[in-house]
Amino acid sequence: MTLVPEHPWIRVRDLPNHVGETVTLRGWVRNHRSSGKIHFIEVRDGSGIVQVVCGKWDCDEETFAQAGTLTQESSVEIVGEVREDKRSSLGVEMGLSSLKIYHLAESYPITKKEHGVAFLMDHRHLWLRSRRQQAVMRVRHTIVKAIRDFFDDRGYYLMDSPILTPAACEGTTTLFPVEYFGSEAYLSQSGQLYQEATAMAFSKTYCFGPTFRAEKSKTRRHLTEFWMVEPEMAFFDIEDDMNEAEAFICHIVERVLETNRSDLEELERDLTALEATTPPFPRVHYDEAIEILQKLGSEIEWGSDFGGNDETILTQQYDRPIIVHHFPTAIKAFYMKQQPDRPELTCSMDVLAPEGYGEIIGGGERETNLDTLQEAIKHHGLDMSVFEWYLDLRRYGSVPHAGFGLGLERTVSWICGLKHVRETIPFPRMLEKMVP
RNA sequence: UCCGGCUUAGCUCAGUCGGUAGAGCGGGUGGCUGUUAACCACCAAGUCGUUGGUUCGAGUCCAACAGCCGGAGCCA
Repeated sequence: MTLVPEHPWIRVRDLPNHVGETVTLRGWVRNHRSSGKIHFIEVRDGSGIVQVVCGKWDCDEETFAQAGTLTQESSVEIVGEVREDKRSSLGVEMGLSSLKIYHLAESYPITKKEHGVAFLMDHRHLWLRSRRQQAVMRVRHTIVKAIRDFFDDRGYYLMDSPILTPAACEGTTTLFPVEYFGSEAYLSQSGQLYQEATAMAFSKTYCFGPTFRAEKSKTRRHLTEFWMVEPEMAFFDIEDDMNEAEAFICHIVERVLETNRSDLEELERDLTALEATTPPFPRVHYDEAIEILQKLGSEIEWGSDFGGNDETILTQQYDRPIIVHHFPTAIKAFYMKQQPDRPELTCSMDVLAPEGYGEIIGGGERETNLDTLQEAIKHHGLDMSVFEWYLDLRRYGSVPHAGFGLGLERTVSWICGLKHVRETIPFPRMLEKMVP
């Protein structure tokens, strides 16, 4: 048995390279129009959409009649000739000489008119077939590949961090508890501590996987399960870290711009905003950021973290991502390196995306001094015993090192110009949202 | 957890001053030789979120609850 067709099976995206040839098209009927003696069938296969035109004179009577019965989302195999057509955005359309209907779809819930978000989220498994969602998913795909390529090409090794962990990495956010052979484990909220270990073994490593936060956040930038890539570099200080993050973001945006033009057009993304993503990103010291925000009317005081609105008004001052650095020690995780001459500050940094998108990267240089680190763990009220292995990294060949974490969904959201991160992952997990 | 909003046909919504329910899309039937969310005609489709209250009478006014949406806090 085989499903290899007689005529070559061509994906929609590649049809313009086969003008004049008879090919096999496989996919789902996005829409069907008819004027009695001529059918227009829009077929989608995930790579694009093509219009199949079937006149009564083009095929036998039975085939023509069958084409007339096609409903939205019916699955089909069509053999026909690829023809150049300037009216099509793809540049080509297809004729129809034979038609195989795999399945005649029932009345499809997602119609051609508008739908509410709640309804669409409940039908996420079907919503993924729509044009806009496919554009977003293809951009996500490109970004994931660009992320891997960036690190792989720079001598990083992929070192997956565990997802089941014994305790909070940072002790800040709420974790999902898991029953683990009679004791309690948690779903990982960050792979970072493990990357510090692997970086001491391989110099430069990264992990890229799902991350879990049990925070009851109901905003456009939160998911309970999201993907994060976390590189960690030995012999890097905070300056090196910022430079790497900057090159990384530029690489991702550049790759999307060269790979996903038509998807960005579908999403009506303003390209000039993305094209501005070139080095150098403005570096804004925390002290300076507070001054700017206060001048702009924010109530923020030195020592606080930015509110959502602060991030928005600050980033609106710039045309590209900015890097805010040296946040106060009090609002950062225990492993952040304290600035030697100003211990109230850490060698930390956040990359904030423009256009109000805000934080997409958080990172910094790590504390290398054993005593300082032990104090910080105590100060944060964390259980020292589960960090013994981590402290070993400062006992055996401790070196300056730094890293960062990039939130994939927030990055996709920014690059696609979306209003909410829930559309950037195939099946979002949110407060009150587990199905589908 | 707190604040605000919404809930009427499968979907998106309208429903005036409180007087027993409407449109478009989708579905069905028929028509149409180039359509682009095609178009035209006809047909079917409703426990107005739930419970209680006010009233001769509630989709409409009041209360509670539920679900969803948005924002805050927290973070990527």
